[in-house]
Amino acid sequence: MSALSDRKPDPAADLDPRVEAMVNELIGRVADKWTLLIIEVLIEHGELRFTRIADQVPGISQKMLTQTLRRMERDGLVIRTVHPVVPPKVEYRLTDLGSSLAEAFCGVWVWVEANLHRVETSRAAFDARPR
Amino acid sequence: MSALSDRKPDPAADLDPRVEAMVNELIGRVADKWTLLIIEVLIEHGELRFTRIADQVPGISQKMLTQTLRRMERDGLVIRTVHPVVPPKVEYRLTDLGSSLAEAFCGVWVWVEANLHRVETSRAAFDARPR
DNA sequence: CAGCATCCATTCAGATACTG
DNA sequence: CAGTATCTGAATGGATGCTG
Repeated sequence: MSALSDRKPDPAADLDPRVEAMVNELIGRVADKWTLLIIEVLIEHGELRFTRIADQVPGISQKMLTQTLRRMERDGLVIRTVHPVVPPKVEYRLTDLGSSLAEAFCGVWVWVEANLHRVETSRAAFDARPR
Repeated sequence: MSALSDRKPDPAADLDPRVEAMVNELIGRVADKWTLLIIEVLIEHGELRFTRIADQVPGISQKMLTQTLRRMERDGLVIRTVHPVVPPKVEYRLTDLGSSLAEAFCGVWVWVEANLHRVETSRAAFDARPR
């Protein structure tokens, strides 16, 4: 992304560009398919171990689960608790930060549920018309 | 994603799986880096033509701009108006649906601005600790 | 001006195999 | 059980050239 280094006035810069960059990065991360699904199941079940989460999130691969959980941990969205027993037992739960994020996302969730029909209609209309 | 066809009871299915799939798809779409930035500039400027949008969105390539605008049009988020003049003039503006989506997303935006600091701190702590 | 087509590098994600 | 490591095919996105 070479243009990022351009030093234009950036008319849209009504807020700190660093903030904006972070916002976009975070939104991209949070809106990630798996992250969202994981947040969902953690809200519902409170605390879950690795394999349980895998069960609850249908299509996820073990790789993506690990990866996503690590990122979420790094971002402070989940707490990872390792119980020093054998076989290993690791549990995950949302932090307050994670919960608050889920709440913030609620608006989008509601919007989608409310407008899903409209979007589908729009798509059908778009696809139907001659191109 | 083979597991999608699994017919497990899906304990997380407290809502219509079709809705959930759509929610995830839409959120993924909406949270797309470029879509978000484009919504932003359209909110700010009302109606813009192709090249203007390109100017306002620093790093975007012409390909991504076209692609993103098409998807947004298909989803009913923007209206595309072609003025039959030469040289061509095409203008884009948000639909009511698009505006309402932006509003819904506002919560996430606010969350990120409010918690950006926490996330950064968390990351720093995570990265700093011995592995 | 707006946008399509093409090529190419990079990234992503799934499958598979192995380990403390 | 909860990972890590590796390979590979698919998807993404940028750069470039062309056109109504």
